[in-house]
Amino acid sequence: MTNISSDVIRGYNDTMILYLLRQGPSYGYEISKKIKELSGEKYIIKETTLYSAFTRMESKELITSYSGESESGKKRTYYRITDQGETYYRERVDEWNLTKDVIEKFIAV
Amino acid sequence: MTNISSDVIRGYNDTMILYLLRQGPSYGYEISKKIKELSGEKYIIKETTLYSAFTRMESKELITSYSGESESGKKRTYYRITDQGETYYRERVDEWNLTKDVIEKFIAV
DNA sequence: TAAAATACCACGTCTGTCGTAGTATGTCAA
DNA sequence: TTGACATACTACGACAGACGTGGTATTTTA
Repeated sequence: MTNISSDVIRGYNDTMILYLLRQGPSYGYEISKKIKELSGEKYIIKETTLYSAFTRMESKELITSYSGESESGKKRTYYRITDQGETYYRERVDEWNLTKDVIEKFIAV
Repeated sequence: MTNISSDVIRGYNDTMILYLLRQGPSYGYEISKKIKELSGEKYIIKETTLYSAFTRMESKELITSYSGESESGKKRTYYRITDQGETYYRERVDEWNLTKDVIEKFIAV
């Protein structure tokens, strides 16, 4: 079976995370499950990739974090998208449409 | 204007080069001009990226090289796709179709 | 009561891309 | 004839994102 390589999805992890955060604040474990689910099990983000994406995006001020708790009292770090993150997301969507068209020129029928 | 970032096209440079080599042997400068042309000037591959892709693909035996000359007598290195390169190309096409579907799930309408 | 799920983090490595810079030849216009 | 521009590469080092490995700690479930 063909798998999605990291070089190919690279540059879209941030976009996927932002897409999910646009629906409301969330945290690592939940995001990772949602990516798996939404992609129809076709893409499973690595934990380290996910958490380093959070760090990177927070330093770029695309997201902010705050501490929360699960129902059972476990600590969690929640992330929320910022206005800059919204803008960034929309730019990535535009870029995706452009990139898609370019790549398809090199995909033989 | 939105531009195509290297993180996004990353992983497709090899595929684009192989697509062009499937049409017959070619060399660096020509490949780079064809990529620019076929992409409608939307993507211009960097010289260093191109030549390092050649080296990488040759070591992976996806392409082979041989020396030739231009009409005016200048030396050129030509590249030809191998059977392994053909197979690799088709795998990347499959992967692209998969990846495209996944990413589009995270692109808001 | 042990395994699995939840929830995260540190550290170091790898790979592809790219910036900078350099070599060398051919062509064409002022 | 000279200088700019196109052609055709190559070397070297830096950088960023992804990921492998391994670790901590709590809760839930079989």
